[in-house]
Amino acid sequence: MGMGRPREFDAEMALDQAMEVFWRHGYEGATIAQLTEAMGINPPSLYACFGNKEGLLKAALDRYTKLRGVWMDEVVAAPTARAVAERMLMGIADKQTDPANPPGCLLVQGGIACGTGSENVPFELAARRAQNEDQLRERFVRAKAEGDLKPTSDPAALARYVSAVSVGMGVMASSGSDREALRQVADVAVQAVEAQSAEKT
Amino acid sequence: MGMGRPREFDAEMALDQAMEVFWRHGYEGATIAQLTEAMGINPPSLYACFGNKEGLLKAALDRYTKLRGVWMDEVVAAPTARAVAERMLMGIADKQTDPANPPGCLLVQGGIACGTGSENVPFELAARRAQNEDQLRERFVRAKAEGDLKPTSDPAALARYVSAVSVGMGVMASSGSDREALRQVADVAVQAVEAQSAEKT
DNA sequence: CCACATCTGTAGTGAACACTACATATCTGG
DNA sequence: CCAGATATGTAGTGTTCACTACAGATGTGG
Repeated sequence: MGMGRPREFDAEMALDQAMEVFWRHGYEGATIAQLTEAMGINPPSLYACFGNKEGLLKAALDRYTKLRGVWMDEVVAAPTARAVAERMLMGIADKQTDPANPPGCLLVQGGIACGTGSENVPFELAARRAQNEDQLRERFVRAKAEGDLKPTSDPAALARYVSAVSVGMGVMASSGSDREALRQVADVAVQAVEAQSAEKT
Repeated sequence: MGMGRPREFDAEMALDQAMEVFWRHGYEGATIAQLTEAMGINPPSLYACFGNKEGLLKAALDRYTKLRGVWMDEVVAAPTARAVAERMLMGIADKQTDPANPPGCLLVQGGIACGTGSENVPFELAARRAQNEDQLRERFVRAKAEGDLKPTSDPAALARYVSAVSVGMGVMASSGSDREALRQVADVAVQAVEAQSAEKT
């Protein structure tokens, strides 16, 4: 029994192109025609490889969060809660205005509200954003245990806050705010984390 | 010459229903069938009154921002920059989790990314969000002039920051965060504004 | 070289979409 | 009561959508 004709395209490179289309137009705004053209394949190849449009989105999200996860590891490796917040928010200011990518964040652009039949998409995106928030929360829990954050501070609230600011910056970026504007937001936002930090001794 | 048959529905009540559909499903996710059913009218009445789907959205946005404008006036009437931020963000925490409305903010849920033919929608929403930001900035400029904010503070950056947090909270609300979670975010966020406030004398 | 398995390109499928033609109904002004 | 004007309900219009049937191409194992 043979193994069949081999695939003629690179799945990861195709995913990168699909990711950009979803990023720019959102899940519902992206059409199969746009996706296949960007990926350089025909619809049957797409469906054979990813199942359907939502499967392609999930694969693109997997790839996105995998790349992003590497960076998040660097973020939480910062020495203090304040440094974590600064590294995260300043990094986001830069990443979300990087001309190499569409503006904003795929986890927001992908779809905040969707129509009937795609109700699952916003949940999917929210779940991935929640993963980042969890990682931040764990880091802030540690910061509190280490005495880096005040004993009265709430690590979960801080993580939610940083996550919320990140999302807000993503929307700003996608609607035309430039890097400098985002950095100013990040700069102000970090001060709230600083206010929760223990005094320097 | 006669004046023609009078309209049988109330345009504002119909708009309220349309607003809720856009709010819940976004511009692209909302269908004319859903809109007409919610509004209690048939498609020809919709098109005669609002032109097309995008015209209906703009009319709904006008109504939304008009209602919201009343509240924003109360927000900027708070005595200090810190109080403005607190009233705004705490109010948003409550409004965006009010079960009387869909969760989140129409200016975000309406559409952050859209497909070909609706590229104008995200711009339209961004422009309305910018109006709020302008109002905040003017208020913070005044706060700085009054010595309420530090001489080193940047009112424009502060306004952008509060606006960004508001948007982030809207996304959180639409993805299931409850009122308490949003209030915690607001509470942390206010501390950044406080850090820019002059010392109490 | 053959049986089999998988991929690829062409060319569609039915369904859902935004939008509208048209006949009818209901008003005002004369 | 009639003419003109505008609204309404029915029943569609063409287009675009996600998705697929099918035939041919290209590989592997025997």
